Amino acid sequence: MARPIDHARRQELLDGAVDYAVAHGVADLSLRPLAEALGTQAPVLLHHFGSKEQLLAAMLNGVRDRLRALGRDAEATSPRSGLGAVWAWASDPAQAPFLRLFFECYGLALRHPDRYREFLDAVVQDWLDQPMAAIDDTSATIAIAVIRGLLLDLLATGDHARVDAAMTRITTLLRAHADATTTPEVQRPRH
Amino acid sequence: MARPIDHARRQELLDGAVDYAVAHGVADLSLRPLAEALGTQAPVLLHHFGSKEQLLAAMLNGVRDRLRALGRDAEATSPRSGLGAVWAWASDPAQAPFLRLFFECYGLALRHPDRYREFLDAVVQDWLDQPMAAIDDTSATIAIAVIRGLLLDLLATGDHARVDAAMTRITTLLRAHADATTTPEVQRPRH
DNA sequence: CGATTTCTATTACAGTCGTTATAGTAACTG
DNA sequence: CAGTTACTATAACGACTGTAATAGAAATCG
Repeated sequence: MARPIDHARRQELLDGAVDYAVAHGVADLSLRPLAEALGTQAPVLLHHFGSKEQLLAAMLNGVRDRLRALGRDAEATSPRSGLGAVWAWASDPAQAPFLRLFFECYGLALRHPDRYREFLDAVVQDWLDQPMAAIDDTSATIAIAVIRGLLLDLLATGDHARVDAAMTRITTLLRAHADATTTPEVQRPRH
Repeated sequence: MARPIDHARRQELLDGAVDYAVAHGVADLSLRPLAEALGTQAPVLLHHFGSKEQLLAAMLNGVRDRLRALGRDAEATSPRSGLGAVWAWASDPAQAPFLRLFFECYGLALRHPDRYREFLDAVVQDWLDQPMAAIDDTSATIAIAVIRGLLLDLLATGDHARVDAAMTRITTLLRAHADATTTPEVQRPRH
């Protein structure tokens, strides 16, 4: 054995590739412009990732990891709880470029589920595993769907007012339902 | 003037192109394979659509039109009402290939909002215009988001049981809220 | 019919694609 | 220091890309 494999270098390239994808998308990614943006050459990328397809798979996993980390931060730092915390972060215009990339990756993964199975398996499971103020899988499933559905709307229309109003109402409904079911003695208040 | 423009031919090619996209996706679309599948040649497509970009824009609009028409049919034919009707149609595995294409187009349009503005402008507005058993924009926004969010989940995980459970619960919550607000005299039942 | 315009088909072009081969440099082990 | 392996750089290859040029067939008009 000589010269150990430089995992840090690979990670550095991968992070840079994800940054590049945030700006330029992932659908029509090309190795040469990407390599140039990273200050290297296409064969170097192939050396580290094997092929363009494997690089893309790694990038999609990178996007998933970044989203998961951001979601955790949002929950930890926001004064609001659960769904509201995630929404407060996600609906920030500053996150739009990354979220656009996320949905682009989602579509790509749905098209090639064999290539990007890791992404697909984690894209929902990651959030079911997280507590996120949702007790059961049904509540978590609803929360994930609402956030992603409203984000798709917001990214397409930019209509913050309408989408925020929807988020406010659905949050109220879900909270009322949670209060009613988690504390059964007040589910039907006596009168 | 001689030989009038054959709009029917263009539409025929466009429909075929959308069918092709349902099967092969739209991200790495190539003119020659598409033309061959349509029994023609790449220059013919360019003659009718001007460029690949314009063809793609037309295809995205075709996808939007097809989805809108399918949604109307679902509402008209299903015994269930509103949200339930749309979900009953959309969660049918037979629709999965087309819905995958829809989300792929969504991602593409978000990446290039200038090119595909028509698609983006309509992708939400089409459903706000439709009654869909939702009175106000807020309710409609929620309905659209829930369906699309749950569809993303379903397409990625295939977990019908969990997603259907979420749909059932959210439908119940929304119906209860609608009943409470549309008939104010029973919003707080006397006792 | 003759003129005109659209549609179809063939060929070709310049550019870019992912990938490979090759050589050289850097970093570790014994 | 010698040997071995990973990394980087350059050049090149064949395949494929969107598109243009061109010519012929089809269809409608005066």
